[in-house]
Amino acid sequence: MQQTIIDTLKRNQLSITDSRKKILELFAKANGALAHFDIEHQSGAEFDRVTIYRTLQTFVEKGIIHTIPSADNSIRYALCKEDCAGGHHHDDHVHFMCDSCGTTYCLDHVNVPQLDLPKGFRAVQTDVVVSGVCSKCAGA
Amino acid sequence: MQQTIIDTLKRNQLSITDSRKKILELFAKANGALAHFDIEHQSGAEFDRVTIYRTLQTFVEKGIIHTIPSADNSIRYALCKEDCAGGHHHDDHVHFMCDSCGTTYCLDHVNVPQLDLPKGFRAVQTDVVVSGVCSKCAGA
DNA sequence: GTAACTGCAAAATATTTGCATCCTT
DNA sequence: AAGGATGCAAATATTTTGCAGTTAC
Repeated sequence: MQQTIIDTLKRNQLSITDSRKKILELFAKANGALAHFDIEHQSGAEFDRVTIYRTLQTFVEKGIIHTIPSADNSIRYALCKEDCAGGHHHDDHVHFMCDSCGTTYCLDHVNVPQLDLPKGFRAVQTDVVVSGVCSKCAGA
Repeated sequence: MQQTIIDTLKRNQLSITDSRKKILELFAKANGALAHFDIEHQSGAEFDRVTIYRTLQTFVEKGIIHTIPSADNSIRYALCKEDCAGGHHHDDHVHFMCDSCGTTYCLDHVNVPQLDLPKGFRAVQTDVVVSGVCSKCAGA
């Protein structure tokens, strides 16, 4: 896994630093999306808040992670699939936030359907965020 | 319009105050959604920031307005249709944010399609936020 | 008159910026 | 060695809370 992480950084012309490796690793291990808050607290708080802000911003710009909109003032981030490198995101998948356990999933296999927008509206990006109960919580 | 606004407040057992009337009026006049920031600045800043926070929260709880998730850490609010009173929202419509003029639209006539979620996932609410160029900006 | 609402002050939290130092290449 | 990345300090901005005074009913 270390190798994959280093590859990802290299591929995006980013220097290999401890904080970047560590944050990428957190995403790789996470079974869902992470908010700034999660990274700051789950990581054992090994680095500065500011470094987290800057690292997340860099990763978004490079297309390594993408943002997931939310209605609670806490943006979540998740790893992008290969095809959205270079900042050109094509995250045409659905996101799911579990109301019970709080996990945010990327449902990669649920495609965003084509929408019939009113005349004159041109869609560039479509975000779908579903909230409800995930399979883990429903099963329990 | 004043009457409609007062009716709405009464229907939700809220006392009729200047700030509530004014904020509701702003929503009625807006051709889209408003963020806290917009209300504070577009209104001529007639009332306290805190009052705006509390008023918006009250309106959301009563189901007068609903939140629109976004990826830029600034929640937007829009008037609910009649059927989501009492906090039980059924905002099964699509939201559109124009990258050019920044306006957020509620596309009431574009329905959110039914999604095929993985086994075990139960959807309670679905938010669709499309970004791109609106008809006004495309026409210009 | 009473309960609810507002405004002010202040605390708590979150985000951004500048700069000196350290690390990667 | 040079450029970029980090950490610290501090400036900003945002959100929450407590309380006293005011307003709606």
